[in-house]
Amino acid sequence: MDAFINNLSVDCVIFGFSNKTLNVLLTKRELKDSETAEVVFTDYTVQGHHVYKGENINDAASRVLKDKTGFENIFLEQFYTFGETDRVLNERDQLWIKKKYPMVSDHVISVGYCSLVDSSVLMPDTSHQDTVWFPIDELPELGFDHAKMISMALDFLRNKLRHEPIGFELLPEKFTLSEMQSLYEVILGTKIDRRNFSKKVAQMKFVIPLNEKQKGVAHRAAQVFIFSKDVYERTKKDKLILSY
Amino acid sequence: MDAFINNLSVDCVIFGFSNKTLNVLLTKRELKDSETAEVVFTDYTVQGHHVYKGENINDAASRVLKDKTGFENIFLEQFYTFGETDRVLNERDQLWIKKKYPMVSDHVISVGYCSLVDSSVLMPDTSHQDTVWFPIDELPELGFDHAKMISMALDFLRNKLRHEPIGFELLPEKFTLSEMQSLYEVILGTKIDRRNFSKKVAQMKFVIPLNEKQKGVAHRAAQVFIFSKDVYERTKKDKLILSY
DNA sequence: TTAGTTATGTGTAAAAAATACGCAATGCAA
DNA sequence: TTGCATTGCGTATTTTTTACACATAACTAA
Repeated sequence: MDAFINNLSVDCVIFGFSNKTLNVLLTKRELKDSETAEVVFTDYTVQGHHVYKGENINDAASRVLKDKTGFENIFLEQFYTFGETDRVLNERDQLWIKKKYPMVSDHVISVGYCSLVDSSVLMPDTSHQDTVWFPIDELPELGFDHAKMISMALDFLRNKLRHEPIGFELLPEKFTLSEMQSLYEVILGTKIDRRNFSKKVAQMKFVIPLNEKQKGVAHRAAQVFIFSKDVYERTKKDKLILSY
Repeated sequence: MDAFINNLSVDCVIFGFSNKTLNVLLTKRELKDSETAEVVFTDYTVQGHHVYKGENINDAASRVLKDKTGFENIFLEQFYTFGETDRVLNERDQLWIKKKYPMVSDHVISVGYCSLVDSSVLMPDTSHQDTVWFPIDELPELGFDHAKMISMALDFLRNKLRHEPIGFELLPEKFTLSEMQSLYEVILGTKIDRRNFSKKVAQMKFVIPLNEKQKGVAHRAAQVFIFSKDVYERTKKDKLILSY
């Protein structure tokens, strides 16, 4: 085992989207008594790991993402660094750390990352049975300061979506306007008029209609679109917005 | 001296505004040869310090701010964490560290903070003779990765200003519309029409006109305003913005 | 075959916001 | 008292946002 830095970790809040709900990928944390094998507690955490010596923190985040989901080169951005002195000091977290990671420091700084994947895609690596998608509004009990972490990641995502076309990482490669609209509604927490949304998207040059229709639905088939990051990069420009 | 964590520091990019220019507070770094006393190199860095054991990182940033400027309880926000493995490895930085801080790690993680002060106010603590304001577009040679750090802090500031009324931390308590407009222009990097800006500000309930005029100017005296954070907090509300 | 159901595609009108200017008023200075 | 620089107020035009109507396509069930 490589040596890791005992006071520095990365945590990835991984968002997914399927069936009109926004999900977070969590890992079960179950502490059993060494002697009786009785379950002391069960809760969940986001995907995290300590940073190895000589490892860039961004690389550490990529590593965690790959280990837990198999995905590489997808949306992954730092959103906040958590450095409260008491963030791993509550009872359960201490029990957990002392048993599983006795060498880590009592003051762990965690760099929080936000990642986006299409959660309708099965996870390539099925060895992680305790890794589960939870809808964002039905989260289980969470360890460490991860409830706050997820909440801040969601704020980050929401703000980002208002200004950059990042949501497409959460959609399948080919998607319909309705799917895109559902995603925007669930992230931004608003209802959007379907017809106005359609016009808005028509202005986005980087959302490209295909000569192809939706299949297997019990109603009129919708047109499918793809997102082009290239077109976005080429056409984006700044604007003066002062919105309060 | 308290023990500090040898691989963790905070860096504060402190912005000021005066005479229609945006400034950054930098500290001179001058390394002299131990024997000949000859100057090996001179450059500048932003305000930083290692985090002490048992210290919250946000508190460490407040401490740095207070030490270097005397200010407390002013705008101070985390904007990015720098964790490249090579960020303190260039020749000059290594010379500096080996001489001044031989105990620090070769892989230092720095949490970057952005702070805003009214730089027309003299610095209360005058013991820091090597601490100087530089206009943002006339920066000197910078140590570590601080050029990138300042650039990212400015981006952060620019984005933030588009959506939140943070600029007022950079203005005197009482200010005119022109001063406010200059500030917005210099941060956002755009020219704004004076009359339209005036109408925009009139909609901001938290920019409150006083029954008072500017004094000592060689032209028509302008009305003075104050910013009320309270009013802002009470009146702010979210909007759906999709601007690409 | 046909009526029913559901979601899609297109359009138009009104309201709100952003933009582009014109011009008079103020206060000091020459 | 005239000129200069800047402030304060106003209006017309364009662009963007918002609200809402109706016909169409594709499948399902009778």
